[in-house]
Amino acid sequence: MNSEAVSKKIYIEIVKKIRMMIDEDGLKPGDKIPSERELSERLQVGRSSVREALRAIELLGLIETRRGEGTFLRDARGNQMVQLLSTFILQDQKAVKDLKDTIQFIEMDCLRVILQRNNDHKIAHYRQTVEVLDDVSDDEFFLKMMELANNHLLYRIWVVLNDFYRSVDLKKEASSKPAYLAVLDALMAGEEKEVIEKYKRLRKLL
Amino acid sequence: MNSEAVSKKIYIEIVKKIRMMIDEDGLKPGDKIPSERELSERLQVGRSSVREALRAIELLGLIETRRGEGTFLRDARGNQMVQLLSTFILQDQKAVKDLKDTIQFIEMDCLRVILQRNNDHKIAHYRQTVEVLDDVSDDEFFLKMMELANNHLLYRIWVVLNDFYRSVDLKKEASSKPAYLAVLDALMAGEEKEVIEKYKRLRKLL
DNA sequence: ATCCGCAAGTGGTCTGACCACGCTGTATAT
DNA sequence: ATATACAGCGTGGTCAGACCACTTGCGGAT
Repeated sequence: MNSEAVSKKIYIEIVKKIRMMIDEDGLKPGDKIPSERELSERLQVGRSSVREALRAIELLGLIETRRGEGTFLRDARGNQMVQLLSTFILQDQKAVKDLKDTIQFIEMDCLRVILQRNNDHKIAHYRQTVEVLDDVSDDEFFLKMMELANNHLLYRIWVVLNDFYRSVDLKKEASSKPAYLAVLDALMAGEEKEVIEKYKRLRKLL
Repeated sequence: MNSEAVSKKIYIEIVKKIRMMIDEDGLKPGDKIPSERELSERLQVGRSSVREALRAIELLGLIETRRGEGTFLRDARGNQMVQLLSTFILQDQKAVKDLKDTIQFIEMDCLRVILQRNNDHKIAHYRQTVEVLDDVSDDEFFLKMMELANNHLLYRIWVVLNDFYRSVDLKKEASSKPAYLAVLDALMAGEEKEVIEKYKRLRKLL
């Protein structure tokens, strides 16, 4: 009933139509979508209804609007969503601990997935890259791990949680290069137990 | 720059003020928030700007508005958000597999957390509850596991992903009661390896 | 070639009007 | 005393129109 009521709202219909339009036109992040006035005309709805729809998906981080320029598609990396959700959800200190724990679980899951992927050559290749670095960026390291895992959803969850972690302005400790290399070596050895142990050492959980 | 521009938008400021208002008034899910016209007056902004803000957080699933009745706070279970995000993010069949895999990872993580909690008595208590059931609801079972884990973020991620899974209308297989009981027994035994093995049998991954 | 002004198109905010719905209180009928 | 109907009020929903601020592109002047 309630969800039916919501789905009957014009702004929801507009969001759906915008979505279809993006699909049909094959728009990619960075591309411009039709202007408010054009959407209003095309969809035969009021401009303020169009604006309501656009505001909604802008807050989701799906588009961005720039005065005088237009409305652009963006990666579905909801930094605004993260910020706003944080104020509703993250309301106590315990949640910060949960956040940290959860990020670590996602990271360990990611490593387990990599083990299943059997792509030693890619890991080895990345190891060479890491070896010549002076410092290893923790974010870049795990971004690469997410890529190697090839599970888009884990990647997305990790990005959202990580951005969130950043937004509550908690400084994440960087670890030493040998610790990152140890994780990569364990991945290539293929032993899950070893991988998790090295990860825990990286995160100083042991 | 872009995020600065966004944060300067009136509707974003309105969202923030609504958030603060909810906090200060101690509003809970189900409670009514001030009407559009009242918010417009109180915040000294146009009603359409208020509506833009409300539309945005309604789409996030944080509030719901009912014509003739008002605007109500709801659990931050973004079913609409899930639906809409799905059309932007879940665009291929591989993602469905990722979704399933990720839910399973979250569930295993949850079980690992429970192992750390050392609450055998609660597990035992729940086991008694399960034993007298004819059928075990998979959702209820894992909802209970999430509760026992006491990690609100894992719980939230699981709920969102699970709702999402449901929304793409994939039927999740229910398992037999002995399988659920086996997981609970392994939890009480305290052996992580055993727990994960039983879980995998439950999910028919072995 | 460069600079500047202007026009056009964009988004941002607002006011006001009107409609549809739901709730509540009151009047009326039984 | 009770049930029903209706009016009023407050709510959300949609829209038109006005006006402002910003960006970009183009044409003309230097």
